[in-house]
Amino acid sequence: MESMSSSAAPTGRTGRPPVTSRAEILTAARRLIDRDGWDKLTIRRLASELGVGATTLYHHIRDKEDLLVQLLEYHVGRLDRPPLPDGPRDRIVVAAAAMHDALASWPWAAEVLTTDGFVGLLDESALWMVEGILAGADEHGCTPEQSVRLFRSIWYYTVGEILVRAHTARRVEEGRLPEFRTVFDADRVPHLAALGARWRTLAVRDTYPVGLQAFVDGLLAQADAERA
Amino acid sequence: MESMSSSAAPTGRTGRPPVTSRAEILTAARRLIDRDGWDKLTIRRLASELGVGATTLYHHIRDKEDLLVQLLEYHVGRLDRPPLPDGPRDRIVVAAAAMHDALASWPWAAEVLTTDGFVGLLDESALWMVEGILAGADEHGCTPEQSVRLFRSIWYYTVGEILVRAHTARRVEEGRLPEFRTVFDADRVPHLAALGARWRTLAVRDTYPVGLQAFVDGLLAQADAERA
DNA sequence: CTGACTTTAGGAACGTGTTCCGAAAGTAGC
DNA sequence: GCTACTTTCGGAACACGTTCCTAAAGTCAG
Repeated sequence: MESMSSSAAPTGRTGRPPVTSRAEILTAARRLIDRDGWDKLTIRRLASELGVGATTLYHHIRDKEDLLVQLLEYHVGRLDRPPLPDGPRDRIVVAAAAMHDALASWPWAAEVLTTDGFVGLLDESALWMVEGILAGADEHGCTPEQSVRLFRSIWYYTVGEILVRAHTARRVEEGRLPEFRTVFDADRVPHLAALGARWRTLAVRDTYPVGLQAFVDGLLAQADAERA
Repeated sequence: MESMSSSAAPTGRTGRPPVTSRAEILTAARRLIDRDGWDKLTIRRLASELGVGATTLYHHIRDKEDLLVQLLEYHVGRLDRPPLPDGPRDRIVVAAAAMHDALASWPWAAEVLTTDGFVGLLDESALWMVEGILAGADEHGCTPEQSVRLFRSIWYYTVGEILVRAHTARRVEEGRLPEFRTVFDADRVPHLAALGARWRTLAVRDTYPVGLQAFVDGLLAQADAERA
C-alpha cells in the first residue's frame, strides 16, 4: 500500500495507479499459507491480507488456478535435491520418486496438473527431476519419442497415485469412507470373489514404488524391442 | 435409518412423511443428465426437477459426491462389454483399456474415484473389467498380493491419464492453456533443452495404450522374478 | 485549469455446495 | 381432542470463486 515511488517518475504510464501487483499477490499468498495453512488460502482472505478488495485480484491474476500454478513452482523450488544414482534405470526411478513426493506434499495437485504445465512451468533449479528421467532414458538409448512417452507414462502413473491417495485420505479423515461391498458373486466374478475382503488389506503401502520399478523396466524393454 | 420396526404395528413409521426418496433422487438425476447434459446437474436444479427444496436433498444423500458415486455405477453399467482375448497379458491389457475408456467418458472421475470405491461400488454386471485383470494375473501365476498390486498400479496409471487429459482438454477448450516455456538452459537441464519445443508435439496420442502394454509386461516380469 | 482519455478499484450480485434451525406433518398415548 | 414425540421440509444464510459495471485516480493535450 505504501512506497509508491511513481510520483516523480517521468513514465509514460497513464491511468489510475495499481494498488498491488502480481508479485505482491504471490508473496502475500505464500505468507498466508505459511502462517495459516494451505486450506486458508481463499481469494477473499488473500485480498484482505493485502488490504484490497477481492475483485481487485482479478486484474492481476486470471483466476485461482493461475495463482496455484505459481505456488507450485514456489513449493517445488524449495525442496531438497537428493543425489541421483548411476545407471539409467535407477536414475529414472529415483527422479520419478522425487517428483512423486514433491507432488504428494502439495495440496492442489488435482486443480492444476498438466504434463506440459509441470514441465513448462518450473524454474530450472527445480526441473532436475524431469531432467533425471530424460537423462536416464537417453543414457539407455531411447529416441526422443520414446523418452517423452516414458516421461508421460511415469507422469500419469504418478499423478494417478497422488490423486487417488489424497482423495482416499481426505475421505478417511472426514469419516466418510463408505462401506463398500467385499462379498461378490463367485459365478460372475470368481477372482474378485476369491479375494473378497482381503482386497482392502493387500499391498496398499508399497504399490507405487514397486510398480514404478516394474513400469520403468517394462518401458525400457519395450523401447529396446521397438528399435530392434 | 430404515425400518425402525420397534412394535408389531402395520406401520411403525412416525413423523412427517417424506416427499421424496434416495431412489427418486437418483432417477431424477439420471433423467436430468440425459435430457440437459452432464454439466447441468446441480443440487438446486435437481431439487427443482423433483419439485422440492434444495435442502431437502441433504436428508437423503450425504453430499453431491455421494450422488456422483451412484451415478458412476449407472454410467458404467450401461457400457458394452467387449470380448476378452485369450492369454493373460492381452486379457489384462484389453480389460484395463475398457476400464480406461469407461472412466474417460465419465465427467466426474476426479471428484469420486478411489480404488476401493470403484471396485466395491459397481454392480457385478459391470465388474468384468476388474475381473478380467485379476483373471489374467491369476492365469499368469500371480499371488493375490501381486494381483492386487498389479490392479492398483494399472488403476493409478489409468486414473492419472484420465485426469490429466480431461484437465488439459478443459483448458484448451476454454482457451486458457498458458504459454509455457519451451526454451531451457542447456547447462542445467541439457536433455530437456535438447527436446525443447518438440516436447509438446511428441507422442501425445498413443501414450496410454503403448505404455499400458509395457507396464503390464513389466509387472508380470517382476512378479515372476519375485517368485523365483 | 479544464476536459478527454486511460487504467485500476471494488461494491454488488450471481451460482455453487452446504449448514442451521424453526416450521410442518405425521403417529402414539392419554 | 389434545399433547408429546418424531421425522422431514425448506427458507435463510454462509463461504466460495467469479463477473458486471460504475466510480476513482492518474496522465496528457489544449
